[in-house]
Amino acid sequence: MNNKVSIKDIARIANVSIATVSNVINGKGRVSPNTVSKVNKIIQELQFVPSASARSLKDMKSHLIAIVVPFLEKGMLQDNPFYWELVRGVEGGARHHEVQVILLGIDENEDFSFVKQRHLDGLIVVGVFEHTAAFQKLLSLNIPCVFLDSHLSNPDFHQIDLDDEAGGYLGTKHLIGLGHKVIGVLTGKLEEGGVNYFRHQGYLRALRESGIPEDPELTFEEAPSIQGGYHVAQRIGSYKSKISAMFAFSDVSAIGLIRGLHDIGLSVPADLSVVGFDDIFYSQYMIPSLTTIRQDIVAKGQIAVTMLLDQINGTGLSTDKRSVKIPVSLAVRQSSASFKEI
Amino acid sequence: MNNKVSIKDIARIANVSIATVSNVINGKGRVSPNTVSKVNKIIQELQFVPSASARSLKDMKSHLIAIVVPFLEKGMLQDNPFYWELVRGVEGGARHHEVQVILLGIDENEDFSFVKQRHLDGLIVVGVFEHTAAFQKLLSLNIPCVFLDSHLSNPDFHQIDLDDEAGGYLGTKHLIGLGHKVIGVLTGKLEEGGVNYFRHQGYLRALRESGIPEDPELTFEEAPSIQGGYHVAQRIGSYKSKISAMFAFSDVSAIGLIRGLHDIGLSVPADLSVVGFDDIFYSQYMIPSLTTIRQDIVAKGQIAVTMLLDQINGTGLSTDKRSVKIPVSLAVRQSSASFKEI
DNA sequence: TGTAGTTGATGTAACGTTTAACCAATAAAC
DNA sequence: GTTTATTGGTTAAACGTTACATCAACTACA
Repeated sequence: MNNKVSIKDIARIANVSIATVSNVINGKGRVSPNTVSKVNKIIQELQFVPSASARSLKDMKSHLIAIVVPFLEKGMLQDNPFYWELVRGVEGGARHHEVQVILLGIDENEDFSFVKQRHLDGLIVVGVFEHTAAFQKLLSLNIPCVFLDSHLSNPDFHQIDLDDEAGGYLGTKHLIGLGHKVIGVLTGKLEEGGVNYFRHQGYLRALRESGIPEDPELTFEEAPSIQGGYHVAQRIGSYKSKISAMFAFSDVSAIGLIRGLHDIGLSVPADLSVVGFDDIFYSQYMIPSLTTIRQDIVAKGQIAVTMLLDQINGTGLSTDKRSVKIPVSLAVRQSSASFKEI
Repeated sequence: MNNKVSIKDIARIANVSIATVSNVINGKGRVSPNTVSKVNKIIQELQFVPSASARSLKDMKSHLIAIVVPFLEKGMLQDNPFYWELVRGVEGGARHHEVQVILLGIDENEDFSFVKQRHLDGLIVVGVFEHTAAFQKLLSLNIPCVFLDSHLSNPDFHQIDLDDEAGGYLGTKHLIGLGHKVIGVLTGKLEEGGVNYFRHQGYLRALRESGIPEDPELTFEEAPSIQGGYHVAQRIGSYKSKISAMFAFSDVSAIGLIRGLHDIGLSVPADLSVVGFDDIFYSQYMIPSLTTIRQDIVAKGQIAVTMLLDQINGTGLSTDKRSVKIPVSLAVRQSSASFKEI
C-alpha cells in the first residue's frame, strides 16, 4: 500500500521529469525554488523514501558499514560486555552520520564475500592481527577499514589502538607500589603483536624497572574470558604462598578470577590483590570494585566511525591522523591493596 | 581490480547469455550439466559475487533484517549486557540463515524510514509496547516483525515473551519462603502491559497468596539501570528496619542495588536479601552470586530470527506458533537468605 | 542584431540482476 | 511423417536511481 512509490510517481504528479526530482532530492543541478518546494511537498505527502538498493546499484556505495568481530567460541560472538560498549559507540557514531551498521562475527576462514556482495562502504575491524589469514583477505578487499586493537606495524593503515604497553606498565607499577613482588599475569593468548603481547611487555618493563626478575611461571595464558579467570584461580591456589597479586588483561577475566579465588577461600584484596583491564561498566559496581586500566570504550567506537567515514568520503585530513593511540589511565579501586606478609 | 566483475563478464567468458549465468547461480531454469559446471568454474576463478543491491532492486528483498532496540538515554543504546546477549543470539541465528543484521537504536519519534529505504525484510523489535507511537508506526510499515518482550494483546502478532508474571511470582515466593515479609520491588517504569507490569503482577499475586498486604511504598519505580539500583539503595537506608528483601526486575539494577547497600553499610544477604531478573552472564560470578529469575537470552535471540525468517519466507507453520511464551526458572544463589530478626 | 552566457528543465543511458516470453533443435508419439 | 513435448538456451524488459548531454527560453552585452 505504501512502499511502491518511486521517483517516477513523484515526477508524474509534480509534472516534472524524474531527473528534476532526483535533483531536488540531492540538491544538485539547477532547479527553481518553486519547483523545489512543489516537489518536496509531494515527497512529504507520499512519504517517499529513495531506494537504497537503486542508489547503491548506481554509485556502488551502500552507506552501510560493518563492525567485524572475530568469534572466540565457534560461531558465537564473545560474551564480553566490552564488545557491547564498543558496538554502542559505533552505533551512536554511525547514527550521527546517517550510515547504518551491520554486525558481523567472523571466524578464521571467513571469505568476506558479503563485503562485495553488499558493496559495504567500509569496515571497523576489531582485534584482527597482522599475520592472520583473515587480515590478508581483508587487505585484498581494498576497501576502507579502521582496525581496532590490532597494532599493525604498517603506518599506512588506519587504526586505533590503546597504549597497551603503558597499560601493562601502569597496572604492574601500581601493584609494585603497593609492595607486591610476586605478581602473576592472566594474559589471554600471547600472540606477538597482539594487545596482550604489548600489555605483557609493559608488565615486564615495570618488573625490570623495579629489579624484580621475571618468572615465566607467573604468566598464565588462559582464555581472557570469565571462565578462563575462574580456572586460573584454581591453579593459583597452589601458588598461594608465592603470588600476592594478579594482573588480569581483561575485566571479565578479573571478575572470574576474583570469584574463583573466593570459591577456594581467598578473598580480594585481603589475600590477593587483583587489577583488571578495560573498565567495563560494572567494574566500579562490583564488590570489591575493580582496580583497572581504564579506557573509554564507547568513545573508541565513536572515533572509529569518524575515522572510517573520513576515509570513505575522502574528507578529513586523514593523512595525519591515520593512527590514533588512545591513552590509558589507572582507576584505583578496592580490589588492590598493600602487600601484607601472611 | 577485483570488484568489478559482473554477471556479464561471466557470460562473455563462458560464451553464454547472462540469463544462463543467472540460472546457474540460482539453480533455476533449464541448463545442461556441462554448462553449469563451466559457468561455475568461471565464477570461482573470477571470485564473482552477485550484487545484493541489484538483486534487491529486482525483487525488493534485501536479505537484511534489523534488530531494533529503544534508547533509554538520549541517542545511546542501553548499557545493559542483556542486549548484548540478545544481539549475540540474533547474530548467530542470522548467520545460519545467510541473512545479515543491522543494529538500530530508536527513540520515541523514530520514523523508520530506513526500513523502506533499505527494503529490510523484517524486524526484530525489542521492548516496544502496544500503545506507543513507535508501535503504531511499526505496524503501518507492513513488514514482518517479531516483537520481543512487548506483551501485545493481539494474538496475530508474532511475539516472544517471557512468562514475566510467573517470574515475578517465583522470585517473590522464593523470598517469602525464606521468611521475608516486607519485600520491596525495584520495578523500572510500570507501564501497563510492559514486562515490568507483569512481573509486578506476579509479585502481587505471591503476596496475596501468602496473605501479605500490599504496601505501595515498597514499589520503587526507579530506572532499571545499574545507577537506578544504586540510588534506590540510598532510599532504602531509611526503611532499613522495615525492608528485609528486595526484588529487582533486572540483574543490572540488582547489581547497582547491592553495591549501593554495601556503600551504606548493609551487606547482602546478611542484612538484606536481593533477587534479580534476567540472569545475565555475570550474575553467577559476582560476590555474592545473584539469585535471579533465569531466562535464556541468547536462545531468545535465536528463536526470534527463526520466527522472523519463517514469516518472511512464508515457510513454517507460522499459524500455530505466532506467540511464543518462554518459561522462566528460579536460580537460587547467594544473594538471598533466610529472614533473621535483627 | 547577433553572440554568449545563464537558468530551468528534459531525455536517456547505465548500474547488475531476474524473469517472462520466445525460439531452435532434438526426442517422443501416433 | 507430421504433430507434440522436452531440452537448452537467448532476448529484452524491468527494478529505481543518478548523471551526462542536450535544449529552449531568457538576459546581457557589444
